[in-house]
Amino acid sequence: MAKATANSETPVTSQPRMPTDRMPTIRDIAELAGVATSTVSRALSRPDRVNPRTRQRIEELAAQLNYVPSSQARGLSSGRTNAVAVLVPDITNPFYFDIIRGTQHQLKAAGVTQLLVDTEESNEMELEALHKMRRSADGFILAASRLTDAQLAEVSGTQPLVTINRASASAPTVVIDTPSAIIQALEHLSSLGHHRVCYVSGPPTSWSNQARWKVFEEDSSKRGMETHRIGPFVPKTTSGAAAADAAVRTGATACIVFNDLLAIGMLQRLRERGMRVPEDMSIVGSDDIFGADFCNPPLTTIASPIEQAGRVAVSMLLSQLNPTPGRSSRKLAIMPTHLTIRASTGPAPD
Amino acid sequence: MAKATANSETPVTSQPRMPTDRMPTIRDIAELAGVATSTVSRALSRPDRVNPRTRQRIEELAAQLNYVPSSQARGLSSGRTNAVAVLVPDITNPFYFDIIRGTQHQLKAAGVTQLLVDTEESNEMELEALHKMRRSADGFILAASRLTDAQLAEVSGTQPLVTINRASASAPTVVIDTPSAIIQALEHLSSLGHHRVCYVSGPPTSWSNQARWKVFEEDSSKRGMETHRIGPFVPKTTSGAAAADAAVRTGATACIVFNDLLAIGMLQRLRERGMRVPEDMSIVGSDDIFGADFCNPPLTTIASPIEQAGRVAVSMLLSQLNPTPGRSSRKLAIMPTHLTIRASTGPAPD
DNA sequence: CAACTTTTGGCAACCGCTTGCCGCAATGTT
DNA sequence: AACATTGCGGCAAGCGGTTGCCAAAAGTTG
Repeated sequence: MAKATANSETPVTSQPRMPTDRMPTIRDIAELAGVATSTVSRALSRPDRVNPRTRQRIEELAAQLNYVPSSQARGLSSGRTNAVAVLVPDITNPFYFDIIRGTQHQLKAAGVTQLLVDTEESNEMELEALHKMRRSADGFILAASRLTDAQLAEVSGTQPLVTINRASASAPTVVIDTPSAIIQALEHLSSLGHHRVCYVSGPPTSWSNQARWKVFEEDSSKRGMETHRIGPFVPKTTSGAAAADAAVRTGATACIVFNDLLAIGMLQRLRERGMRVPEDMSIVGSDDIFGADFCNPPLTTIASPIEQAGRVAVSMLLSQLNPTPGRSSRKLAIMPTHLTIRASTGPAPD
Repeated sequence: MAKATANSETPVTSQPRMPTDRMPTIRDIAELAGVATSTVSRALSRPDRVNPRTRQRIEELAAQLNYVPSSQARGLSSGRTNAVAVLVPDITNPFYFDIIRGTQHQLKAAGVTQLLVDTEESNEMELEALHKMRRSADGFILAASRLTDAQLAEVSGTQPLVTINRASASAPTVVIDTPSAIIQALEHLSSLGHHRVCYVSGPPTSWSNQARWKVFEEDSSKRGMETHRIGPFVPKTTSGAAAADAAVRTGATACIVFNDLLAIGMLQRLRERGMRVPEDMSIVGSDDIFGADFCNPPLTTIASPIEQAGRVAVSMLLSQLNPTPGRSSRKLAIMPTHLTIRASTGPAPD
């Protein structure tokens, strides 16, 4: 004769409850609902493959159990991770923060997880991340990639990716059209009477740095201006001092600077040296980052829709990942820019 | 009799090569090495469980095939994801940039993936993220959580988490000790002859806002100062205008502001209104974010080791996830702060 | 009412890796 | 020489889902 009770037994309650220690799985739901796990799976992901009544029952149960599918398990069988990695050269730089903000926003909207990676301006780290994360991300967004053309081509052959501010024949790209705005900036300086201008360059490996210089050189000489170039400088405020000193030395009366960070650093140094901006020297930055409007003096800069660039990059990547049969996805997006004039530019001295 | 050849067959080559279309798995390596998959698995993750020679062979093969383990599969069987989610209320805010930078840094060092989530200052979004990501993260870092005490307690019962700038009895916490620095700031203002001071408050749901106000009120009245409080304001530069106007109206000669963002906004507005800082009004910010040193005038502020707070939070979380038998992990870290005096504070008017 | 089509749900084989358990061989112990 | 240890590697059962294939059930049609 069996003992009537055992403490380990719990009477069946009307409200189904899972063991609190373990996360509910598809199987728990299946048992409770009296169906197979496959049915639960389908009810949850391909709703029309299952009878509305069964489905509802399953959905209720799932909600009751607080069920959350394991993205790991799901990824394992489906082969997708539902995550996108965003690689930036310097997480410290406000410019990239705007990019991150943009990608984050758009990825979230698409229900995709963002994996953020700081490659520390290093070609090697970038490659390594690209390699190591192959399995954990469905695609990559490379902001201002430091990869060589060959590397980029190779990688983009293997895995979906889109670049930001790095033209490439092999991968879809979104570029911020700062170069064209440089013409506007030169026009602006020219109209203020400047004849000696200087380009303050950033990282030599930066594609956009090269692009900007090229346009600068062409257009300034076309205008008959005396053209200088200094650098390269690390694009941080701390390099601004060296840049400012070098700029002064060229005798130029106006500078167009690789980015706002550097420009702001220059502003500080120039003030220290007792030079007035814009009376003695005009400064044009680039990117219109956070801070460009409240530094002293507020910075005239080439305003870029940075955040939007991030969003567009995500769209391009996603449409590459889930191709719509008819439409082929876009390969290039050019984000327009414009000159935002603040107080750091003024008439040329004397 | 079997056909002698079939096109699908490839002669065995001396150099092992995998089908280019599929990612190499542990199984491919096992086959090539003539061992069982379990051996490969062990060779790669528990090196001393396997003969050095076998291990080396496997490692070479792995390198040759460019093998990268699938974190998904690994997580599925091990039950861990090797990822940590970092929840911030506003990815736009430089303060959180610094936190993110800190966590990112430390997580990367530990080989853990960072999942970044913007909860948009919303209690609900925060809860939802916490819920949805239960399965995809091993732990959570909540920066300036907007959760109620009850919610926080409940969540922290279920999953490992550490909060930043949000005291909690239930979860490990790292707080930045801005409140105590408020005393320094008041001392500073007092020594400059200010008698009428105003606290410009931030989000009412922010724990640190409450903490700051409490100290401000106590200490300023202890000093016999006339104490004002305005707000709450959304902690963005754009709210600075309203804050500045309200502050002027109180008749206070100095403000301590919830954060630098708001303070910078106030600086701008005061200038617009023709008020001089610090001659007519002194401003003390909080956090020493990017930009506090180059705004106009440079902001006196309560400097916080924000990035370090992020790093410490990660350490605390990780030691919670991989507990060292002997040592119990720390439950509270208080980050010291200090007053950084720049140009936005000066002697009280007349 | 039989023959046929469409739903609906179950079975079972994965996805790639981990791990408890076991067996075999080599080494160490009396 | 017989026996106990230890080191190394294999077997196989998962982890939590997805999905192709099939069969039962339900709905259609002449």
